[in-house]
Amino acid sequence: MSGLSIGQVAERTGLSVHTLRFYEREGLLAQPVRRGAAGHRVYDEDDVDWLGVCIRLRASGMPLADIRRYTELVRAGQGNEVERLEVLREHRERVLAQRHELDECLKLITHKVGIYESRLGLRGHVPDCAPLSQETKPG
Amino acid sequence: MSGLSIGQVAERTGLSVHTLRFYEREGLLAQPVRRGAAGHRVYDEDDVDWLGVCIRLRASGMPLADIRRYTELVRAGQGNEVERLEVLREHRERVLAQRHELDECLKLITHKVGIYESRLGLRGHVPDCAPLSQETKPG
DNA sequence: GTAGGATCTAGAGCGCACTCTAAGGCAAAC
DNA sequence: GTTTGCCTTAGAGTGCGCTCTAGATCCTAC
Repeated sequence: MSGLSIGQVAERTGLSVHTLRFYEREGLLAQPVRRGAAGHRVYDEDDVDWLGVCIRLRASGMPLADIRRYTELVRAGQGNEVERLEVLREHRERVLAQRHELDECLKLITHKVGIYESRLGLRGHVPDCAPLSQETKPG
Repeated sequence: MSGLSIGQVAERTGLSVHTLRFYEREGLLAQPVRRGAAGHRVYDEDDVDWLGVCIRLRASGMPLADIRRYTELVRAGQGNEVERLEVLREHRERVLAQRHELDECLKLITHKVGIYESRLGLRGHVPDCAPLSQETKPG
């Protein structure tokens, strides 16, 4: 038996107790949380694992509504694997697109960092061919 | 001369005219926008370029407040390259962390997609060693 | 017995980034 | 001359994801 209080789950997951209750209200838990004496929530390891998945999906930009939808499919049991796949694949596409965006941004930043480092003499030389950027013009 | 109306800039950047005015109010423009007849905004290519930078920074999760700060440094002219570098490097760290998160999420999704494809017989075989995931348990 | 600390519920509040509304100005087309 | 369409302003509204408050209950320690 591994009954965890909401406080313990908060500590383990990094979510606040407020957020844990909020996620539950929002239907993000795969199973209804057990209740112990005095009506206190009692979580088990499966709950923590599932929350870990939710956290990862959130961190990658999946809206709560989509996580809820996925959770509902899981809760409904076998027979809807096609829909689950659809949700996952859609999200994967979005994550890949997001990653591409980040890479483009990294290129831009690296370019600008290079310009400033050159200007500050932090690098060996100031390349004559450095493209003229917005920042080179006084405001 | 290349005077662009707010509508044209909206079309080019993909931002709405509302958002363009909003960004201006928020101090995200490197130069004050010129005004033409009847007080209409007149943008030039530099403005569009700068907006492109802002869009990229936003897309990678930089808050408007940070973009404003960076814009203010640029607007102030030469002499604050160190601060600009600091802003950029800080953001780069955040982008890298974000990319790492996305990669972790991709791992998770790929793993789950594999499980479902196997279950659906979309792949050659169902591996016996497939880890038991939350979803394998009925709700 | 009482103080402290964790928990409970229902519901209000907040921060961010837009997004839209209302009321009006100007200019070209019909 | 009036309709159409793009522009202006100030300010209100929206959606999301939390985050917090109030007031109550319960358990443990002193």
